[in-house]
Amino acid sequence: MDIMRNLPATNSTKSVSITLTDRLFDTLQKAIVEGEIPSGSKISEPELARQHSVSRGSLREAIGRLEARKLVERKPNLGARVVTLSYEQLIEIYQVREALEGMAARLAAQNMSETEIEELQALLEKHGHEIEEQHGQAYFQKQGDLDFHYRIVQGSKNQQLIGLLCNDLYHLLRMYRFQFGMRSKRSQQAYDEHHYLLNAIVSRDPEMAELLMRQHIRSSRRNVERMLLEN
Amino acid sequence: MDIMRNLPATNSTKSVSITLTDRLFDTLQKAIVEGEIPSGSKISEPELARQHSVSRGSLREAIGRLEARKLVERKPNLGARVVTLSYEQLIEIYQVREALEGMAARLAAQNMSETEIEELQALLEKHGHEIEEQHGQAYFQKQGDLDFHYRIVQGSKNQQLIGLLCNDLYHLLRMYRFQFGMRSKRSQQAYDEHHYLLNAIVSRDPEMAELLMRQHIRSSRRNVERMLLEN
DNA sequence: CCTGACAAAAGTGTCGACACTTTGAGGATT
DNA sequence: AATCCTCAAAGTGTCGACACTTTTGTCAGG
Repeated sequence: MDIMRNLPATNSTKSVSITLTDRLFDTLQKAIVEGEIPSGSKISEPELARQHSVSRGSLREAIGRLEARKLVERKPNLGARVVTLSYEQLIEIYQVREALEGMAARLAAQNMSETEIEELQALLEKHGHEIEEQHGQAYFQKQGDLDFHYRIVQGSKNQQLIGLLCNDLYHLLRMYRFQFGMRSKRSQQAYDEHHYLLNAIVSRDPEMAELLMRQHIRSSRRNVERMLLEN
Repeated sequence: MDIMRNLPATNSTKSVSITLTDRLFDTLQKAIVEGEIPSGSKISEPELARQHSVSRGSLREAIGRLEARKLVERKPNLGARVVTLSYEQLIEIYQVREALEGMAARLAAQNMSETEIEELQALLEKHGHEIEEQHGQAYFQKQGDLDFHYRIVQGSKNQQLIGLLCNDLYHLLRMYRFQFGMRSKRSQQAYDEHHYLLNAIVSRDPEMAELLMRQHIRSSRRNVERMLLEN
């Protein structure tokens, strides 16, 4: 119902987390995504617990959830480490996104309400202006792009799909964007692709929507591949 | 590497779980999937802890993981309940499967080794014999079908994809099969479809493999839809 | 100098107890 | 009889302590 309340940027699990473990989880997730806790580093439970003034028990529950989101890896009796990012894993994520968001676009073309579509059109138009003004200030790739995709996923109305993309994959992807410094000069092209896709949704053409979304993500992936191979 | 060690039927997280929480998690997951703990029922931590002779702390960690797999739902201060199954959710799961396994088939056509393909052929042939002998004894839909799909997912070599399908979705799906009593007389048709799909993989035709997998899952979904609408 | 045994230190796994929240039964008021 | 209040009972959230495992650092023997 209140899709608008779920801000894409501030995607904390609850708007205001009640339990200590919840807040701790949000804090740690942010710290990991933004690289404050370096990727690949070991996590010492006693130390982290002291730093955040919580008991080890609560910390452990938080770490458990981070593990479920694949932000940390745990081995019995050996402790937890923040995941190490790799080129290969990033490609894998794009492949999964292509499949899932393609389906999301298909369903969105069927299930989005007229008002949702209008809002999405307004959002896209706003992006267009920002690109003109700021001349592709990397804002687009980083936040605007996620915004747009987020809405389409929500528009699919498929809770399973929404959960997988917005909980499991979204944060991993953001982590890569943060730490691999992925800004692109592809703003204009991405914007155009979003436009084509939106047209397909307006026309209620599921087949075309899926096709265009998959092409869009593939082309975004190729962009990342090129960028990373330059290093 | 040791794909063969990961038996589809006995999909415990580790071959032998070391920690108490791990074993408890496996036990509870099995109990929930097979309906021993009824779907929709409330979970009392003290009671369950006593039943399994564990402390509440360990139990809570196990429940946390079950929540991550969407087998239980938790609300702060109100406790946890086993998920309630619904027709709508089942459809959603099939849509996600169509997307993910379609991609898996595509990747499997590219990445499966020759020996893996041969093993898969042997497996399928065995299924064929079983169908002839037992005259579609519901065995196929329930285990053989999962077996086949499991191998293809593994064959994609995409760890993200494997994780999502074999950890997050697989168990939910098994739960539906158990509790909705989903046996079908579609064994022969499913077997045929598996055959076509395998041919595409043998020919290393990713496009065709994805197409056939998606058709296969769609038709399986329609079968379920028909079956449930009879009630 | 290197290697391997052994003990101390640090870290993880598990537990029982306490504090706070919700539930529910019983009684007082209208 | 119905509604609201109160307070005990049950349940969840959080904590600190103990047991067991892994790591570290030291020393003896080669």
